[in-house]
Amino acid sequence: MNNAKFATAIHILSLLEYSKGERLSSEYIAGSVNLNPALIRKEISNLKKLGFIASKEGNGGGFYLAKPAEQILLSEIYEAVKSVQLLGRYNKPNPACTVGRQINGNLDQLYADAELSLIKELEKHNLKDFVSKF
Amino acid sequence: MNNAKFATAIHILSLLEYSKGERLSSEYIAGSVNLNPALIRKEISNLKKLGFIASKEGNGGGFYLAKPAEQILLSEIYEAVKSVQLLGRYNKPNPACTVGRQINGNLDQLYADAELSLIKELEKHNLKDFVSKF
DNA sequence: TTGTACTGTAACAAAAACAATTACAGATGA
DNA sequence: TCATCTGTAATTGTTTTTGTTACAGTACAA
Repeated sequence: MNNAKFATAIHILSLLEYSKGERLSSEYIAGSVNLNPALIRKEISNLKKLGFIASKEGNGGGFYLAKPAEQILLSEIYEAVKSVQLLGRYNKPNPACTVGRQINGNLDQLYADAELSLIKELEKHNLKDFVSKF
Repeated sequence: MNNAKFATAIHILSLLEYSKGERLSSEYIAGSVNLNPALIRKEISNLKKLGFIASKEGNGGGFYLAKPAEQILLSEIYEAVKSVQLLGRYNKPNPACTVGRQINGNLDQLYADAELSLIKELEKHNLKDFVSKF
């Protein structure tokens, strides 16, 4: 995960919670995150599919939280944006070698354990708590 | 972390433990990992600095573990190869916005907690245990 | 003392991932 | 019917990551 999607998603969701009740435009959000409005809309498109954000099109439209911030766990945000494995890619090792043949399977198990512990930690936090620190 | 360094490092170290006593050449290791020998030497150069691997130059030379596999924790390997933040980059948000001004600080705290939980999990495993599965 | 087989490193090239930009169709309210 | 907004695709630019080549230096062995 060497991109800024997790930070961007939390930023967007935090803004929406922080300005609760208001509809925020992609341009306004982009101004705070310091990214292009189209990128913000793209990222939000994903967060909409997952039920975190709703929107209204047209004049006066914009984005708002689709559910209470207490019900949005940071672990869910992590899962929403993750595109690659936490600990990185595998190689394509040589199957003629005992180690090469089995290592990816062994890594699978390890990565699963590691990610689970991370998720367990993120589950302890919800968006409301996170935003309360601002 | 969208690279294969962790997988590569574990693979190399596993091979060295698995062939305990033998010196392995970068070419042999490269054949198992399926990477270029120069890449293997580059990665090993890092693992040498950290005291996991030792080497002998010249004819008949090669690489071997510099300490017992029980004493190499997977958390240490993770720390050896990590180059970017576990949960990804930050943005450069707008300091004129309350949320923008503080979010990276808040994320710092969160990322630290999350990474700690991952490290705690990886600490439970050492190289010997990992290799015993092959 | 010379040939061979290695490591160690740097420099460069190629490929993949990521971010940024532009454009425009469609929705909506004034 | 105009202005303002979302939704999305297409394109380009930038950075990160990987791969390759080359060669100096070390060490053993004949």
